[in-house]
Amino acid sequence: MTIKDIAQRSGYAVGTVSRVLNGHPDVSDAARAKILSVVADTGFQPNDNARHLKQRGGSGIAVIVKGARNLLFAGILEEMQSLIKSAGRAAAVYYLDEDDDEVEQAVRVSREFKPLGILFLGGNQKNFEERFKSVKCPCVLVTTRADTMDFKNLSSVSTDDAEGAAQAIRSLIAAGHRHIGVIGGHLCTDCGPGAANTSQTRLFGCRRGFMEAEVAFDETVQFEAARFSMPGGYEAANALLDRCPDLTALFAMSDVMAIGAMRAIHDRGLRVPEDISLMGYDGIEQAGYCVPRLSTIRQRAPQLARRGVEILLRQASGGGGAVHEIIPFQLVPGESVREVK
Amino acid sequence: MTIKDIAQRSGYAVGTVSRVLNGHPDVSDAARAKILSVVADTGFQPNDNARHLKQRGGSGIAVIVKGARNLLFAGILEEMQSLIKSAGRAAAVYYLDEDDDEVEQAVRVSREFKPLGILFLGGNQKNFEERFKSVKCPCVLVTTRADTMDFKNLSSVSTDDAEGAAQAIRSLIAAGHRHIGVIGGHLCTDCGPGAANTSQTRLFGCRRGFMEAEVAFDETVQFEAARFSMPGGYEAANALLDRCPDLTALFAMSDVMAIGAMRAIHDRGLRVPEDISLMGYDGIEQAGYCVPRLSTIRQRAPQLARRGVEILLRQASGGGGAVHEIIPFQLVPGESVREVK
DNA sequence: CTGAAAGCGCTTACAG
DNA sequence: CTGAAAGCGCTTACAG
Repeated sequence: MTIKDIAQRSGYAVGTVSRVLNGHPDVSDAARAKILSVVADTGFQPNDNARHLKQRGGSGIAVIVKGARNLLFAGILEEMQSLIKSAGRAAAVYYLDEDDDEVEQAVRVSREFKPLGILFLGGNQKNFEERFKSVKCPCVLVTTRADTMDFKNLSSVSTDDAEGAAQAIRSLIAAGHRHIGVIGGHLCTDCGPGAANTSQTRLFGCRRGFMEAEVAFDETVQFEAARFSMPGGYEAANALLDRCPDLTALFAMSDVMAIGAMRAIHDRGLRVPEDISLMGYDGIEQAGYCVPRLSTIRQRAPQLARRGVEILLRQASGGGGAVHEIIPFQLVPGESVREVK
Repeated sequence: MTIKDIAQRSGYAVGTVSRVLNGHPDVSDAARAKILSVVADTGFQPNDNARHLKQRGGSGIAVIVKGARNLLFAGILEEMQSLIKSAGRAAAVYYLDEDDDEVEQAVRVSREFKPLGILFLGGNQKNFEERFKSVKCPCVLVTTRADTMDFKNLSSVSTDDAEGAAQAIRSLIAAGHRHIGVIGGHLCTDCGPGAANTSQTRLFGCRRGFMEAEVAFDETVQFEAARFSMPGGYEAANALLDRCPDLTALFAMSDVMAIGAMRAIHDRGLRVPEDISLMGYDGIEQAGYCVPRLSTIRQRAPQLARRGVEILLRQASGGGGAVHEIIPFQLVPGESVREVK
């Protein structure tokens, strides 16, 4: 079943069928009605390969998600999909592994899907710097800043990660903690100072929090790098607690790591928060279902999604240069932090 | 940059370039070397739209995943991807919403991606019955049985859901529980007896467990339907506990629901397992990180993945009719069930 | 408003 | 082993 069959059965030419299918205005009502009825009868669906092969500017929005298991991204994506839909556009979602190159994917997608614009959920500055110049459609990087890169078609919507981490540390210090361990992602050692990754930015914020309060923070022993996963958090917490038995609080740079850390603390015969206080980052749904409920720095998924889509849509309809927005985070108190002394 | 450019720069015709790109054997070493070097120099990537438009039988494996947030599927998928890769094949993953039609997607995918075969992670019998006849390549449905449908190109690898649920109930009864609540998915009311969905099958198993042990189970009050999510489990647990204050144990048909239930129990001022014992289903990673660790019926993701891929690959190389395998589940004792009296 | 035709970038018989 | 050519199923100027 192809467009040719529809043409035959409806008595119109393939060109006219194509126009109807794509909602072009210059078609008579009679033709439209007839063709649409044949399409409905046959259940015809156009072949997207053929469509994209020839089509110049598409009308869909591509969303490139770095990490299918990233729960923060899953929450943002859900919002985005409904927003894109209610804007009358189609969304095509591409999931990548965390260490795949999202910009390479974007190049491929712009060539083959020809989207109106691309939303990135997560991204690595280095990839953008190396390859982004060949993608020409408007793009928005969500959850990661892009203001230092200065591409005119790359906007960003993100949270102030440094300040979020600083707040996490401040809140633990305000609760009386003086010996705090930090669990983060692996740092990107070969990046220049501008091309910091998320973990580095948050670690930078931690330092600021400690320094302002004049609380000691010896990174070589109080910081542990791990993967952004439950096992990662589990092992990192154990390493920190082995190394520094006097810690009374842990800050994990993601809720998922914090959940792993929580289990590690219990497995050592300690309790959260009675013995060790714990603070996460992200504010995923799951944080609210932990026992005890996890205190965390929430990135506001709905706002990140909404502004991301709005900015992209505006740029796509010719709306000026790149913009870089910061969405305020939210410190969500749970049950995992205890006031000491 | 197209195949034409590569032809020009290499001095060969486009047909030859195409043959090299697709690994056909009937090409001289000289031609292959020259063309490959030009491809490497230019970083050329063929356009998949054009490729799939013309290609007859593709060589990739499509995986259709029902529910991007389903953690059991995420685990199975990861395994599958590495198995497919090490079999020298490319995997194309398509994520669907839980209530999207996976068979409609399969029809589209076979038309446009032309895979060697399709793996389904999750699926609804009704969809298969209505539309599967138009997909012609070998397929394997994973985690759901397909033996009652009798398509010659549809195999299945699954867990005995009825028996798994029965075991969950038996183990709670063996621990001394006599008043047990069950949290399941919504039942498919308009399905025939053959076209049972997962929740119905597991509920059937629950009944068997109760009946064998001659323990009362009044479904109208001891069963509560919910979405397969943490909030779903949370609300269902509250409803059950409101209705039947004498319950001493809860069985949730998924770990995610069980985690929601765990939080609900705590919010009522009760403890797991001291006041209420809790049993989940699936055996996702997360179950092992709960506090207390969740007792659960584990579906063996690695085996489901491995057999699914093996069967598909065998069928794809002409290996006989459909097969239907059952992978044994595993009762994983955690810390969420207590022996009573 | 509609049709006939070119062409998107590939693959694949068909010759040689 | 290689080339020239047809064609996959659409979209899109170009005429009319």
